[in-house]
Amino acid sequence: MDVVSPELNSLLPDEIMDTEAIEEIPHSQSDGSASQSEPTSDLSVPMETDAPVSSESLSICSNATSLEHIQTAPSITISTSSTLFTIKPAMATSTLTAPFAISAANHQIILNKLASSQASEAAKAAGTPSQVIKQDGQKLLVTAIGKTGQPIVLQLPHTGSKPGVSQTSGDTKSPTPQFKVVTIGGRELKPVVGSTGNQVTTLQAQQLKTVQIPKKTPASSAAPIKFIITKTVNSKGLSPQTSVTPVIPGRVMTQTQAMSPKTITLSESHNTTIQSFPGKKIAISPLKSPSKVTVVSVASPTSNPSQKSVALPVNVALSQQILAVQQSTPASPVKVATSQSTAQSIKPVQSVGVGGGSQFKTIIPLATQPNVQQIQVPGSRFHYVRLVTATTASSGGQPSTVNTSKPLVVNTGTVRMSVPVVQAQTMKQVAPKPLTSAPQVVTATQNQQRLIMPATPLPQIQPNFNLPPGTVLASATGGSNVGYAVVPAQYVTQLQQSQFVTLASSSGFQASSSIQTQAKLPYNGVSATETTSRPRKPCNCTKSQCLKLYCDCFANGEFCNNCNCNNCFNNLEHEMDRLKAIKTCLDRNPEAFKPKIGKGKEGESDRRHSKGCNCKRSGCLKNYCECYEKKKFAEHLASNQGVLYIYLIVFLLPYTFVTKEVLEATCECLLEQAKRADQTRQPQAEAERMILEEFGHCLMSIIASAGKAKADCASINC
DNA sequence: GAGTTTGAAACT
DNA sequence: CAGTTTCAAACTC
Repeated sequence: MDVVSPELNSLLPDEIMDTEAIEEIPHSQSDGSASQSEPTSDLSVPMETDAPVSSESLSICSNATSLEHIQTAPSITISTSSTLFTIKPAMATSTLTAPFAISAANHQIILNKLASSQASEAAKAAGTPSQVIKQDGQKLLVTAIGKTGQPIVLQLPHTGSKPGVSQTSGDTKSPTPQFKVVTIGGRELKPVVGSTGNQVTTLQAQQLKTVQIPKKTPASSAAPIKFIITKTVNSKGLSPQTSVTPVIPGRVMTQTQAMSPKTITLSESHNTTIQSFPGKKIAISPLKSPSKVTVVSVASPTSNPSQKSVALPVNVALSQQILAVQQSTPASPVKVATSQSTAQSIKPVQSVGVGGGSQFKTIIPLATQPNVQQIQVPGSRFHYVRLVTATTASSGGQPSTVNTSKPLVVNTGTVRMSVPVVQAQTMKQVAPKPLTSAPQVVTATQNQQRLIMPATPLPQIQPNFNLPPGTVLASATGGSNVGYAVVPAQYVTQLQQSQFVTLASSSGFQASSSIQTQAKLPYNGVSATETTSRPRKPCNCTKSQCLKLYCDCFANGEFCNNCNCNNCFNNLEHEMDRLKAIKTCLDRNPEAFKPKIGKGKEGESDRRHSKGCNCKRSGCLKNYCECYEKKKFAEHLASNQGVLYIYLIVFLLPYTFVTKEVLEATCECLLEQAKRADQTRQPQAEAERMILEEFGHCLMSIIASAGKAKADCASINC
């Protein structure tokens, strides 16, 4: 199994696994203990897709629809071209909150926002509160999504059989293909699916949650909480092969099945044995990740060529379960989803962004590098990944078994993948980025699947505003095929360097100008315009192996990338050593990896510690001094006045009663508030909250003044 | 670019 | 905990 070995996991200290988000936003299942198999019926348990909206939250969202779903509790949101669908969390009786249908065409699974009545009836007939996914004669019934430690079952009942009824499993000859996804909430993964010969991968408990798609056994289907997708056999008479495929520990579940063009391919395979996929790992840096997630295997490079599989990566992290479905229009040549038969077969985009903890995480299978272009935006904690066009993708990574392999593609027409998950903290940070895009998801008519990345530089001012994790930005031009999605994966940096993908969620606050070339940028660089924090430069470590805090990369919990270091161990190739070093550092100082003053990235200011400097000779006037950096940060606030003013103009100008003086006054108020926050050394999040609060006050004042002026005007008949 | 300075990290 | 050493970044020439 390619999951992080117990040994490796054991190296992970609790400190780095416990996230502050979890600490601050306690979740009933947020910790490893909670992930035990004992199910709970607590709906309040947030999922990745949760976007808790507290009374304190201030979000400027132009997309009411997305926001609405965001505010929904644990849920899975599937976005289509214009609508988001939320799948609510899973209780034993939980059901999908919004009906949707999945239609398959051209070997693709398409998620449609409409739920056909037929499907609904089928669901009723099944006696389950299931969601019906229609697929050209096949139906998928999604009954529930298992909570942590509870199985998620994808069931594919035969047409003749009652939906939702357990089918005989383990038999590849079984006419009723069933997909059962079992999430591993606890330390042990129970082979709920009783297919013979299937091996269940046991994941390291505290962090990984495994989704398996083993063959379904009737007994397993009886599990209290299940996510069941029932598919009726293709009317065309293709006997569905129920071969179970590999359990991809951690997040990816795949099944391969020979299928007709109109057959749903939620993983089908000729191979009846569960396979592990060694060699493919997705590493999630424990340092930056708020969640306890580490490494998962992705795909097997050595899969049986006969396998016709479609990878549907599903990440169930921690106590939370998120199913992000990447979608593309059927017409789109790009088929993100790919066969898992080979490592290359898995398209990056196909991966399901899954999150654990309260933050968004994205898994991006690296197998086919050509399909993914990583873009590092200096100063941004988000990693932007560009998905190549369908044509490019298909040509590059598609397995030659196109004839038989039917990649599973979930389509939306526009925004391919979006997990509108925003941690509570992030929501509070939602700032006026809003000018054109909804905080979470903005859809646009697009024909090609793209995952984030501004093709053109973003406005200079953008750095000052948050892009909530999972945010999908609509292209500026409505007719453009380009869509952008913020991939809050901080450690996706080694996409082209290794087969590993490091993932980490973060609440980035600054996003500097986009850069189309990912390459030579500092791994975590800061834009030239960004002066609030020391620019992330490639380290030059020579003796520390980049495993000491001397190394900025390491100190920031990041991998070295494009650095000038020698004998670098700060990479996934030396993950073991790296983890040991991390543990050592944390043993020495539990706060070792918390950003220092001035070094912390925006959005994680709450993690900053206020350790002062010990300057002796520099007089705190050199960059050696952390305080000096802090001072620069304060100066930066003032320097942003122009930017702020622009935003205010855009935001308030439509209102005729907002005069230039009003704008200036508002701007000044906000800046003063920012300065106050800085002077009082408020954490970034708090500072943002204060500023937003001040903005609210300003707006209230403006509105009141406008109302009064109107009244006065009316009184004098003007 | 080489050498120096500096302060944090690591070590004793 | 204090002193020393190591280290890499910042700085100077």
